Amino acid sequence: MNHPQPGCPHPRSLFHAPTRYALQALVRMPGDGTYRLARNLAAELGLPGPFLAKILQALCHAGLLESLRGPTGGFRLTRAPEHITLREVVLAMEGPEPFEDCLLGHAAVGEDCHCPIRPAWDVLQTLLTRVLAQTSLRDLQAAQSAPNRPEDPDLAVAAPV
Amino acid sequence: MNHPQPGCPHPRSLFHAPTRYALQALVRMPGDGTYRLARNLAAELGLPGPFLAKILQALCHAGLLESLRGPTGGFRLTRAPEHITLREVVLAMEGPEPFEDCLLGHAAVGEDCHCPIRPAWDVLQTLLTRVLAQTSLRDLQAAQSAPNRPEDPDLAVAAPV
DNA sequence: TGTAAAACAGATTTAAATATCCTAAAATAG
DNA sequence: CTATTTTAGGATATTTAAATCTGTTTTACA
Repeated sequence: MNHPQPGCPHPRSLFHAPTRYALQALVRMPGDGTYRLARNLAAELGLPGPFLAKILQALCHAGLLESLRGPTGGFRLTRAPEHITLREVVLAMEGPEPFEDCLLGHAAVGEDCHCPIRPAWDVLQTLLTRVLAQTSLRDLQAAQSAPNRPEDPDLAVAAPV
Repeated sequence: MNHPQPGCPHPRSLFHAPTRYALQALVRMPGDGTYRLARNLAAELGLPGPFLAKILQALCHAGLLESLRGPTGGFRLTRAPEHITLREVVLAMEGPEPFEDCLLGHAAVGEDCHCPIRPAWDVLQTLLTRVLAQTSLRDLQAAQSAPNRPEDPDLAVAAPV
């Protein structure tokens, strides 16, 4: 048996569930000025409708979506998908501090800890942030149609294990 | 307001709470053959005693600790701290798949997804795993006494932002 | 022996994340 | 202007992780 009594069943995602849903929803938003229905989108994603609606609302408040009520209404992007980065989406959903400063829980956010993996963690956070900032919704959309994997040159340097 | 209605308050740690507690506890285990009390250790960490006891039990099952009951009893390391890596601890507490394969939730564990940040995420996972495998409990202990930060040469390559 | 101190193991409780429901407000179409 | 369709937003329910509690077993020592 590998799992201890106190919890720890599933592998943990780096982001909260609503953040992942937000990304999946935004990728499927029309690029033209058309409005899309929350209910419609929820069905495609296999998500509970009213729950997705909440997330779309949050994205409206963050300025990434705009909404229209009534018939012919729905949600649409405020900008073209190539001008919305994953970083913006994550910031909107997770807040300005997406992850803990110390992997081991040594220090609160903003504080300083001195464990030896701290500098490595800082570097990883920086790399991840950069990748998120360099990837747009358009890139995600393109990847869905053509399943190729363009390797990131920045990261290729460190790749050989 | 940045936080959406459906959840998302705190910055999320990459590991579950019990995993972080396990690391904090192991670092404070005596290196000689002495047994240490769970209650005692819990007090030092500011953790609920019986909860920490569960975690120590799990570490016993994983073979990282051994226990002795009765008076003069407690817990001790099965190996010298320089021969226990953080990776072993994380595997023991989180299971063989510490994090999701796809950051955006596109694919289940083991499956394949094609989003453009996938290769970057794979690289980051590899780097993190390597750092955890290269860092021992002894390193953590040393860092606590002498708060210096020896930069990891592997990661320094990718550092300049 | 018998008593006290400790880990052990299961059940239970609390809190947080996730998901659902329900009524109101806005916009369109007839 | 009324009925219908949609988002808005608060309240509530469900699920999962985190923490606590209760009693049992083992060990040392008097």
